[in-house]
Amino acid sequence: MSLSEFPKRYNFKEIESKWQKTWENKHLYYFDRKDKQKPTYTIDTPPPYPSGELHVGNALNFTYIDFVARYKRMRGFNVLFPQGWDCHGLPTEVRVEKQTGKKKSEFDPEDFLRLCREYTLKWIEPMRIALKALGCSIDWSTEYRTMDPEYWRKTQLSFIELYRKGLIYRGEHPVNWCPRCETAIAEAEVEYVEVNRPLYYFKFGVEDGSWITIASTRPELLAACVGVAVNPEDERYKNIVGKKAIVPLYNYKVPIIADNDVDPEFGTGAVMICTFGDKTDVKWRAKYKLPLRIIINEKGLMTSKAGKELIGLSAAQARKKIVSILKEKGYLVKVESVRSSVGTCWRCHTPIEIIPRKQWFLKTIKLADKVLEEAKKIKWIPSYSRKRLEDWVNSLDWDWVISRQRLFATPIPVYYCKDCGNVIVAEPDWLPIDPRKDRPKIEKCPKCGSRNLVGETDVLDTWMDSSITAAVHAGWPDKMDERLFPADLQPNGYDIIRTWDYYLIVRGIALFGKTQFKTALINGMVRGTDGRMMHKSYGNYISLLEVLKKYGADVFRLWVATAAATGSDVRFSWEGLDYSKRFLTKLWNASRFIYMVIKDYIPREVNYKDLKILDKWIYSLSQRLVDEVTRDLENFDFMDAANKIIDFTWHKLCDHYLEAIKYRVSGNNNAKDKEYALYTLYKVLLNVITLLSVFVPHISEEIFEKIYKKYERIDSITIREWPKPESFNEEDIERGNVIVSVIAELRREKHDLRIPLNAPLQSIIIYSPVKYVELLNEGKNDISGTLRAKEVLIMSKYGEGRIVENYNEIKIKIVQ
RNA sequence: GGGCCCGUAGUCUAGCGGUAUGAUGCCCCCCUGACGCGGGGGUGGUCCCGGGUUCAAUUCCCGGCGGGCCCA
Repeated sequence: MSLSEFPKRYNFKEIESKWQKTWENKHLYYFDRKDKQKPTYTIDTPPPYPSGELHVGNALNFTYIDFVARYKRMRGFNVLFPQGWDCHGLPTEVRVEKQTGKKKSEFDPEDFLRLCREYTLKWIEPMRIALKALGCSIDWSTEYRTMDPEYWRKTQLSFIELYRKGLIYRGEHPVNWCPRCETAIAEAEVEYVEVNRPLYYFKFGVEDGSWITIASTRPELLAACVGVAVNPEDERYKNIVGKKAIVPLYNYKVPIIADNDVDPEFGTGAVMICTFGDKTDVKWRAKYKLPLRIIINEKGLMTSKAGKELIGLSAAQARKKIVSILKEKGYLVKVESVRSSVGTCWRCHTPIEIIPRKQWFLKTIKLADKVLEEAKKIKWIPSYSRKRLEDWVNSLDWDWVISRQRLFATPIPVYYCKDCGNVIVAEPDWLPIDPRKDRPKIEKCPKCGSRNLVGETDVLDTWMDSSITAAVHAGWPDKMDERLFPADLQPNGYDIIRTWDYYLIVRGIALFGKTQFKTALINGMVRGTDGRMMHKSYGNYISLLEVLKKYGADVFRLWVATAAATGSDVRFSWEGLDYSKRFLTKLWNASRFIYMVIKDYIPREVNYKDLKILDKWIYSLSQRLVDEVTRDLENFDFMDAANKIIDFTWHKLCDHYLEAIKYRVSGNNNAKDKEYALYTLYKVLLNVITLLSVFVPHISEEIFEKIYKKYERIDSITIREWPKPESFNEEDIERGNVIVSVIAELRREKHDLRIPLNAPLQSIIIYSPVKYVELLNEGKNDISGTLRAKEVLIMSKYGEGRIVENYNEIKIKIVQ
């Protein structure tokens, strides 16, 4: 028998790329737009940001998506698994600046944008290759980039529609501002870091001649002070509430107000209200109708309003300076160290300022209740993920700033009349449009007739692009396919629930009156082998390409499935990968063995009831497996599903069944016995690789090709119909368990007697209660065949012997 | 400061109202008809601590402690 057709070693490098190419060339995973029969299943694939490298975290996300896509496809769904790239954003601008060594402001904007696009294309390429190498069953005909004008058009159209619905407005409101990037940023982009910093105590005079000491970490904002706040319950200050305090150095009067938000335990229990030191200041300023005193400009430098000593200084420099002046003039009381958190820009880590500026906003605050309502209709996996979204929504107190003062982004489709100030929002048929360089499609201001029109230079927040993906995938706005919307699945990590999930829901409500997805599948984070988050700076970073090179996609995918429960963090483990690899080797070798014995077998239907006792056992177990794995996958429980398949294959099929039928399939044995064994092998292995193809499609396909292709009329095992969870026969499983247990005990006994397992035995004696005798007789040949015993004596009486595990009443004995 | 998650053999991981799953590690044995990337056996746990509910808690409740994440 030649084995050349089934090599001893499984060469994943050749085989995986071979199948990846085949699947792609056959368009095997393309969504069938013409099919109106099959139910659809849509995945709102989160388009990755083109960083140049697909990291293990992306891979985890995509692997989960692919499990679902493959499973649903086999369950008969017409699956849409699209792929896009979320291109815009500050990180690219920063990287282009780094690569060229020039600041954005030194470029002609057109040149700078061209470079951003070029680099983005360059960075997409390796990520696309990595996704393909992972074996993701993506429909590559859908690929899109948010930086393409065609996508701009959609983002801009959504802007216009929302504006027309009255959900977008332009207004002056304090926003989080990064002085380094010189742009507004959303609350979601502010990263708070805990630091120790000095807390300065200094005196304010009170108009009644007394003094009040306040504590502040930001004395440089003294000139922005518009009030002093104390807690209304605070006895120390009861008599001065309502009076005026005098701002030191600047000598103007501000009211002393009482507010419950003041923590009497902090500092002296008296704080200054500045416009603006933090978000509480914004709240108080509105609540008490305090004036505005802006002393920091857009570059983060002190303006003339801060006084001539401070003008032009950075906040940090100004702080030093003013502290020395306060000290000199005797206002400074003391300095303490305090642990507090500072808001920083999530990209460049510069401390943010809060400054008011004309910006565009989406009215998210008034949509909050609707968001909470829609979130309840979504199925969250794991269920507690919804809580994270709810907490986030409840914590928001400002509308979403959607304008940015950046370059590489979708332009805001708006013009202004310089003469009358009229705001001219583009018409849908003007799109895509870049008001930074394109002339408006009208000559004159419709309001005053002036020709003096200028384009908006601000651009849109990147989340404005990426929070309409589900609608875009469904064909919005031109070819909207209602079957695809809302998307069935929204998969992402728990770190971006507050951004991706939240923005998708809010945009869905604003634009379409409903959420954009039905199920949120939340994955955990990938940690390094040391248990910490995987970061290049921690030195625990592992490159996906290295993993794929060493182990291949199937090993990685199976490890992902078994590494942790869905939603939990995954700790990277080379041992875990080794375990997956060992299983696949086992599967390959078992298949090779089956191939050898099955090679010349032509499958023919056999009636289940004719099968031998162990055939029925493994067959029924495999049906039970289908039933369990199906249930697990319906619940997105990948770990349980994969572990059950592994356990069945390794420890039921290989350890017990294959060993017990070797005597039947080799040599000159009873032809029927052999045929039933071959039939069972054929069916059971086919079942196993069908289920496994969700997790390890490449090796499953290769085994299918070698053993089944000529008989099963399908292109690929990965699109084979999912086995129907048949009812399985519990009684046959139980009967088989008795024989398997007896064989296993006898093998242990043989081993303990130091008899090689392939050595012949004279005789085996089994003492058993009457209730098992008939059954044992049915399995007698399996026992003798597997143990190589000349005779097996089954005695329905008491005798001394080794107790069979799980069947204490049965005893066995080997006689040499 | 708030919310959420987690705390199970040396390590990692399931599970669960009746003292526990699997992997890995370690020790011993076997070389058998696909597989030594194999097979068999063993070692190893007060299931973080303290209360409560219960006939019974590792599992449910409360309070600590420790870790993580998100947020203020």
